[in-house]
Amino acid sequence: MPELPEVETFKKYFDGTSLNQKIERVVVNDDKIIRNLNGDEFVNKLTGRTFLDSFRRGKYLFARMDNDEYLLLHFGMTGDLNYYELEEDRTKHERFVFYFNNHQRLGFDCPRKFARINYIENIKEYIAKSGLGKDALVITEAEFLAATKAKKGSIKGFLLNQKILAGVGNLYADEVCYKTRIHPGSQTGAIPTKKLKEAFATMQDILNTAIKRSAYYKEYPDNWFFEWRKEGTPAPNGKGVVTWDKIGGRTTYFFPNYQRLYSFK
DNA sequence: TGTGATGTTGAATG
DNA sequence: GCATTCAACATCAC
Repeated sequence: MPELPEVETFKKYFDGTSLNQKIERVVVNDDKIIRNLNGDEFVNKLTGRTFLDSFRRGKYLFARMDNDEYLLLHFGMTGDLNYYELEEDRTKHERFVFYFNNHQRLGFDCPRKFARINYIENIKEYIAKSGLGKDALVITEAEFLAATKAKKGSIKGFLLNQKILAGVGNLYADEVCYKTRIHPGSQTGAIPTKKLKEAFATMQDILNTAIKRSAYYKEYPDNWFFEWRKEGTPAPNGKGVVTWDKIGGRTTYFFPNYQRLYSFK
């Protein structure tokens, strides 16, 4: 379930459980999600290592090891971490697992295998090469506004583009558009600066609020997407109901008579 | 049973 | 070349 707030929550979980313990053994059940090494190489590289700390950028979690190299965890749609001791607590789709020297294990679970794991020797080079944008909570208003300039694509696609700003996913992008009353299909560069500033502030506010609640949807404010992002919800202004369309390549929910469509021309 | 899902990417298109 | 769109990836749940 990982967009930025979810990954931040994974980071806290990882930091709180898996640092400063030597990895004694690594078992790979399915190396499909390990992108730049095969299973045996992964085992060889990780065995004997210790995680020292981690940092997050967008939806990417980089875990630093005692050799100053990094393990990149990207959770895809269904990635999850599971720190446990007993075999009975092993999850069903555990793709690989680290056995620490304190008899605890860290398993990486991922049913759909969309997760991406990379072993990184040179972190700076990797990030530069990947083109990963600034974190959505780190990027400044000025940088955000500059990036929107003359963009003809949809605001939804803009918010989802990890090379422009990293961390916003499908749900939170819809929430930003909803709260600011911007039609998600609006051409980004055609939206007035004042409105874009509002979108920027709203985006960071939404992400921070979600992080405070540990990305636990049940504790989100009542009027957030889980309430309105479903068939038949009436618009806040009473004009029509929620509808959906494919925008920016993803299923997008919005209120056509509530969220304004901005476009060039 | 068929369909779509909180993500990314490389190929195709304009 | 650039910006944007789309199918593909694999499994589960409704």
